[in-house]
Amino acid sequence: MHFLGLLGDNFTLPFVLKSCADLSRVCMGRCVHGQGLRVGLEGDFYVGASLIDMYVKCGVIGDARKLFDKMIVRDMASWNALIAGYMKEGEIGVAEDLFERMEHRNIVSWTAMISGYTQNGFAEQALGLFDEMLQDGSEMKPNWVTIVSVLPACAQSAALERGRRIHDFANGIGLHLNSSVQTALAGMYAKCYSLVEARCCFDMIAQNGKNLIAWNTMITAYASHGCGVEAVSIFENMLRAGVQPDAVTFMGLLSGCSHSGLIDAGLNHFNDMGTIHSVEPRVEHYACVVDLLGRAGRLVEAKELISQMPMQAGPSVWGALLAACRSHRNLEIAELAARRLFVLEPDNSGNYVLLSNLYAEAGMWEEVKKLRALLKYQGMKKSPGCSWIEINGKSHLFMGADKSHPQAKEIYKFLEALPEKIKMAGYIPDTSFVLHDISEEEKEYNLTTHSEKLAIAFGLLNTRPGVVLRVTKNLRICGDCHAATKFISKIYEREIIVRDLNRFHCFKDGSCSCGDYW
DNA sequence: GTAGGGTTAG
Repeated sequence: MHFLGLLGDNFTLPFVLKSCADLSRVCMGRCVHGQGLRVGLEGDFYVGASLIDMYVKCGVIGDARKLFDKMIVRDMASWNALIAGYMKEGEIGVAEDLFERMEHRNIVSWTAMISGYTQNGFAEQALGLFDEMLQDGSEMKPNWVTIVSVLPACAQSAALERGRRIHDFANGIGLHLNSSVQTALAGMYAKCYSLVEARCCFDMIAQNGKNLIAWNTMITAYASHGCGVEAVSIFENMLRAGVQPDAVTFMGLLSGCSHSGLIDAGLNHFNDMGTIHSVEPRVEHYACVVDLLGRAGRLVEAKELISQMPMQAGPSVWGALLAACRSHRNLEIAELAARRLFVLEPDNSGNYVLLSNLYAEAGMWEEVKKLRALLKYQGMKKSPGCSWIEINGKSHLFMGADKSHPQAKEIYKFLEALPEKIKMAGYIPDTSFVLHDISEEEKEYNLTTHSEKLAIAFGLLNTRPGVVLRVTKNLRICGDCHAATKFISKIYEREIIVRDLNRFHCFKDGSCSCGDYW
């Protein structure tokens, strides 16, 4: 068009800029910017907002801001684009400031703030703003994008009741046939423990309306709940429906196979990725397969796979190998993996702890001492563990050794009596998870104060018999807590579901859905 | 015609 001497007008430029934004072609974007100035379009609202959006999506927020500050008249789209840009960069404060300063806000402004909060992990703020938006007298009308933006906040904080209310609300505004909303709902229910409700939402989507993201959501949902067979089967449905899988699909599929011990199926799908489906395996896929082999105890094969990787093995790959060495007590390969990890991620204390645990089990106290000294010297701390539980729609949070809860006294009394009770059923405290130079008794006491135990105790004390407990932890569940919870589920006849950083553990009648295979 | 969106391991 340019070649033919046609300049383009205020209608042409926004489309070109949108393409620049989608392709991150900032040089081309700047060209179009210059072109706009030459033909006197700098005052056009659409061109202005599109330029800001282009700079934001190309990752040069500074340029977006410069332009914004230079503009004499700005419409809401420019403000909204800039707010979204700052949220994308994690500059929450700046985004909040802009939002406050806006004279008029529309639903896009509110939605940009809400999604910005959820994408930065500020679930409380997202839910708070959603409520504020709906306060009496407000004329804001949430639409499907708003709903899709707020649901991940429920998922993050495992707020099932809250999610159900938003589900009702979405139905109330006629969104029950919106496939993006149903996909977001499925993801929310899956992360809030309710696989059945997740499946219901997925099934609400018409067969020909199920896109890649919908399928990925359901595959990942099954995988995280340890339902590998279902994950594989839904993957096959996806292929039958003619939807091309992508890298995310295989992350779900491979981790599902891994968590369920479907070794051969996992390896076959991994081999088919590039050849049949044209999805080239990435580092994270290799990490999944290392995990898959590692869990099965095939550590040598896992090591060999790493050496054959077509790209550099990252921390995730060596981390999976080290974790597998911990469960299968292979010191030799563990040392190899740990050496690489100490270089690749020197600040990750978890790696030092894992190796130290292995040394401790092997009785190699000199090595344990050296590692602990190193940890101390580098001033590293384990990131603080916390767990929370939702009861009657209210969330209760516990840090490790937390005594701040109003019912703390009762909870600690319960937990102090607990070991004797479950020891009779066969529980043996595993103090290798305690990383302090203290006596065995102190270590055992230390175990009883883990945040997940506090949350479970609180749940048992505050719900009627038979009620399912749902506990969420910000880290991986501790091995001793895992063992203890199995006994608790039997003795107190309770189903207890723990969502940790990696997956769901459903404790029932003395065993866990992960089959101790985590 | 512009701005806000759901899926990703250990």
